[in-house]
Amino acid sequence: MGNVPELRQKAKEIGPIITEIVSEINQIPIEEQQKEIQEKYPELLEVKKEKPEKQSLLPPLKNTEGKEIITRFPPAPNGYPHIGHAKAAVISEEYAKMHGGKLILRFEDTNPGTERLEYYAAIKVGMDWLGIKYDSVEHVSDNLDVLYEKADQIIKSNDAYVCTCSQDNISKNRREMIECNCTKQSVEENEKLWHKMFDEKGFKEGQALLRFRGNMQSGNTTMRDPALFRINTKRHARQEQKYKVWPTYDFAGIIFDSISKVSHAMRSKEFELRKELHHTILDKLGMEKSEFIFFGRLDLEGMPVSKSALKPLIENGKVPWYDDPRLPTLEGLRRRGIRPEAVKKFVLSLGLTKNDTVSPFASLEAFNKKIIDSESIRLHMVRNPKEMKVTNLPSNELHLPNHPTIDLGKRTVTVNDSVLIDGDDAKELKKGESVRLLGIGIFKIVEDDSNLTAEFISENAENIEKKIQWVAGEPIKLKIIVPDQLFFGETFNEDSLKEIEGYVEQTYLELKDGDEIQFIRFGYCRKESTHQVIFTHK
RNA sequence: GCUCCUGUAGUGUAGUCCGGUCAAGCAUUUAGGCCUUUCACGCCUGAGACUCGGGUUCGAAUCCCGACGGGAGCACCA
Repeated sequence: MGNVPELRQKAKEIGPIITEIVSEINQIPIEEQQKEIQEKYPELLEVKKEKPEKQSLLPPLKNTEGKEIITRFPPAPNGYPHIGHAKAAVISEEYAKMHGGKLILRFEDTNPGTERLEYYAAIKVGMDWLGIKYDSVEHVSDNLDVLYEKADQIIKSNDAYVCTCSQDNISKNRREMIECNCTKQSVEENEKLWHKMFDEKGFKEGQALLRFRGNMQSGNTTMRDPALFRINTKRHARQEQKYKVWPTYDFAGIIFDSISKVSHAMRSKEFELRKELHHTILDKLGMEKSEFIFFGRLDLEGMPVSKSALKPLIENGKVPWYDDPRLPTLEGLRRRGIRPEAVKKFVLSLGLTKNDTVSPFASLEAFNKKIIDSESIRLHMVRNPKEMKVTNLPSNELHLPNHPTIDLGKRTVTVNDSVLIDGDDAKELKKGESVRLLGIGIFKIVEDDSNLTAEFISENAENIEKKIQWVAGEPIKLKIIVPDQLFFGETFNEDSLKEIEGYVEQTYLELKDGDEIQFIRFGYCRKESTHQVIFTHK
């Protein structure tokens, strides 16, 4: 009916007929059905060629005709980058790449006192780690003069005015949709007051504000004459005391988008209400508007992402620093052993939705596991080591593969009269039963408990259920840091960072710091130092 | 409170604009099996969803209305 619209008129009559025919056909055995189709309508059986693999997980961009696609990632350098930043950056980069366009890294650093040089640096480090290549870097604070010019323009056209009301008053008026007397000033008066904002001896911080003439009666609260510039005399991380009057996000962001010819601007959903405002301002200035695309917040279950959630944890000493492996900061993820490619795939798998997503860490883990599995050397590690004597060994020198299916080389291990096995495994071993010591062969337990002894039986055997790892020689004592969820619901998990003691074979020393390892039957870990690893995930 | 956004399996999404091929796809999770010198990876099979109530229509996940749930904004932060 989709194909033959005329039939829709008669849908009521056709319905029963179809039902009847279908049930008739279903009476016929499937083999005969196939045969008949084969004879009469062979084209139906042709397997349709798979559609070409989707280029990207992201929906196609709108309004791309005749434009160079330019996107931008605009962080405020007031904190360490986290997975939420990664989402914005990855999406912006992906769209630029899809269209052979450009990506701009723009620091929105217009709030002196909150920016710090280390944050600028950390954001760049984060981008590099993620492998996100930007074509240019902008600092809003380098270009305030352009914004001042635009301000002059908008004052001249009487679309902005200087307001000298108190903050409380402004806020109250906004709620009550009342205009203050400042709106009645003439353009000349506004210009004079505007200059007074810049004057050393003029207005002080908090005394005056350039406001956009929006609409105090608007249902959209962002339209109620928002601040465009304010005075901030705090020292700026890059500009120091050079400027006194600073633009707000509502002014700086969109003007930069416009000047830099950003074609598509992706921002998180909380800015959606400001679209009307931003379009109105650009219209008043006669400037080009970019396409806005909004997406929902990304949170990881039990891992605080927002600055306001993160900061108290650090300040109260609940978490030592921003690179803690329990945190969803890029540095935390890196230390934990999460790969940047996994972060990218994960972020793209979430799609461009306006839903707020709270993803379990396991989703990220799944992407990561697939990446690290083929690169991770397998090593034996035991906890609560228990000595087990081994007798009748065919050889004292063993060559163990570093990976079960991929050639990552072999390592040589020397075993003499005994090995160390995991304490938990030792408890399970009873006299008379067989066990496989991974990499050696099948052993029979001839003595259990305190005098645990195993005798080599054969290289191989069927149906040996127990397979255990072991360590020989002088193992390396290791501190294994195991991160867990920081919060369960609202409750801080006091036990979120456990430390386990483990003993690992000597080969560990040959690995580089940062290498990913899989301790057989334990999980993936990232080497931090000679005596410390961080548990990545199972 | 007002305004806006949003609601598909346990979780995350595709599909919604342009109603029929969606008895709903994918991934993760989970159950079972296979593979295996790991409880890894890989492979196979299964389980599991359109928030609710009305309406329009021959036909609604899709359109309309209402309810309910979640989020955001109401900053001289971004």
